[in-house]
Amino acid sequence: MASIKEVAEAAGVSTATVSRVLSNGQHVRPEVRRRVMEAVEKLGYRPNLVARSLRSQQSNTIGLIVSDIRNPFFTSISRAVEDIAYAQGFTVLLCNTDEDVNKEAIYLQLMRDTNVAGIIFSPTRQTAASLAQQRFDFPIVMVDRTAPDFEADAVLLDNVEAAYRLTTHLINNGFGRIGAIFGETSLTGLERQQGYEQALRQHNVPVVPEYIRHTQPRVESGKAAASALLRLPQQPDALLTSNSLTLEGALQAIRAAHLSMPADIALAGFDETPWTVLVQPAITIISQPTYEIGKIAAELLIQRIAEPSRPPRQVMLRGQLRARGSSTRSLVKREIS
Amino acid sequence: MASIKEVAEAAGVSTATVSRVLSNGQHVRPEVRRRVMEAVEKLGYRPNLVARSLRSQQSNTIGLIVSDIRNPFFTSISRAVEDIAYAQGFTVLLCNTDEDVNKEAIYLQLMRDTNVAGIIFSPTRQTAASLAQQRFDFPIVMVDRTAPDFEADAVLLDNVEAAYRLTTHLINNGFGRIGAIFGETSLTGLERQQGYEQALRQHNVPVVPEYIRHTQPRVESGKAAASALLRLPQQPDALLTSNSLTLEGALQAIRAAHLSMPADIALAGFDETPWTVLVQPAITIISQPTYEIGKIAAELLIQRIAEPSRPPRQVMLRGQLRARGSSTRSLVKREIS
DNA sequence: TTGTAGGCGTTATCAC
DNA sequence: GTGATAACGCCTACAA
Repeated sequence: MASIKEVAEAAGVSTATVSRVLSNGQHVRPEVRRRVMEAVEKLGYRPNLVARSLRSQQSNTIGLIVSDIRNPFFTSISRAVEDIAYAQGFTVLLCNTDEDVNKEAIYLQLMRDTNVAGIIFSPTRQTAASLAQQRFDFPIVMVDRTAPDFEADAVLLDNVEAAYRLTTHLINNGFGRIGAIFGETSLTGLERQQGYEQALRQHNVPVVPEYIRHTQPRVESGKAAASALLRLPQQPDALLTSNSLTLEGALQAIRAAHLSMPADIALAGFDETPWTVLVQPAITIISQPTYEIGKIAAELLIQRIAEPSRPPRQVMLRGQLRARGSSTRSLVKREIS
Repeated sequence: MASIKEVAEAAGVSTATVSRVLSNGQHVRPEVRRRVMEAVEKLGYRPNLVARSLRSQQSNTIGLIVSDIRNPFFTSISRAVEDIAYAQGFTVLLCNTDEDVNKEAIYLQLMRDTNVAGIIFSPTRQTAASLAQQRFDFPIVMVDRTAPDFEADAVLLDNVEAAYRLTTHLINNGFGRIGAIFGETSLTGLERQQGYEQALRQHNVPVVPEYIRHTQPRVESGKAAASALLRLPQQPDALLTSNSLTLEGALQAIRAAHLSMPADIALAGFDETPWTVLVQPAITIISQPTYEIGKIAAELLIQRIAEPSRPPRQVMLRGQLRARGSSTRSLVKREIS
């Protein structure tokens, strides 16, 4: 790889002039500029971004720290972040934490060690709690989850409202014993539990602690939790889960128990995935604008990089209730008749 | 962020000594080592990786260039790559190309500009064809797709064999008019088409050009292609697709046409996804060990980084046929009776 | 308008 | 065993 020095020699100028031609382009004689450009062309010169980063103390790399890229919610966000990053000349460092506090810490350190321009982060509750005490020399945009006392840009869903709406939908469709599975490590899970409980109270449906489970956001965990709920002496007549992975597990559990939806058991959850409308009956969910969330997060971050002192913005989005056969008795009747 | 210089001052030694303590650890008096470590601790010193990379002309970053992280095949590979990378102290740069030759070129340039340790790449046929002419100062591991005349490590599926087996399975189940949808930009699609045609010929089933479609690996493209096939005067009695995105689109098209599987039309494709076993009937597929593919690719790359001159290895894996209700008439009969 | 020179933070070579 | 010092490639005051 040719360096700026070699270009300078080839063009018979100093490295400063080459640099000027390539950056500002100001204050250079056309003739000299031409010579430089020719040399650049001939040598196939490209500025070394590592050297540039060392010199400028910044970079065009965005860190994206999520719990698991295989969670469709984060898959979609990642794609959006990468799209925006690419369009703006940034690059994306992908980090999976598995909801593991230790990995989160290691990756945050890595970000410090590499001059990242900023990060997009979806932390566990535990790490979120300590964020306010830490110092960062780069901006952080929170996605999906906030951190207490930590002033930062954020893109969030109104989780309490969404879960309230989803639960109310189940109640309105005649379901009263609603088993629920929430993520145990994220604030999101907690907020959705709040919305769930609010809805129950509001409609005078008893809150049964046994019906509430907390798990990792994984298919097997969801299946295990759902199976346990289905084995309860007083079996729930509906299942609600707080993400698409546990929803998938819950559906597997329902199938394994040979129960029919929604006659034996209703099912509802969060996040649109390919299969929610391909299975029969289709599954009721709260859909989140995942691509939009990632897009906004990346835009907020890039704006903040450009203008570090602007006031933090929190973008709060609403989920869309997609009522479908898995939880709507009337629809099923219609299908049968 | 404290620099090595500040640590040196605090410990009353030179930067060279600090560097020695932190890297080799050789040839340093215990007493001095202790002082240095104390200073490191006290100042919270962490080596700046950008400076290190500039100096050493290498880095711990692996580039991962795929067409779309949302394709479950690549999602899983990405996760595996990141896992291995993390375990070995590497970091992953995520790049989506959308099968766009231009984006591929830009990302390859970026890799050159940033001292990456190596890349894992799944190129379009067009870019693959030009790979042999290019010079790279970092190793490349190919996943899913090879490049002609380009000697490199690779992790591949025996696509011809897999498609042959899948097609034969359809033929053996009594399907003779098999519409097929292949990826148009990848070698993979081409190879699977070969296997498909071989199977037809072998079993004296006519190869009907109209039944063969080429599309982008996207849901909508798959749906459109499948819809077109279903509108043919001589409607196919089976649909075969070459990836999970087009498979999803094909299923949508079948549903939209109110056809029943497999009575009206059979369906089969590639890649295990959550929904293939959740829909009814379950979908017949060739399953690829996606996580394994990513894992092996990352391992090959890291080994090559450590030993640049080792002979290239090509790992060829076989797909597993998962025969299910969408293509097996006997199974369906059993279900009905 | 152009060149010189210093420094970003490391590591490695060479003296001592 | 330890310390100067010189790069790695780039950018940017400052001088000319």
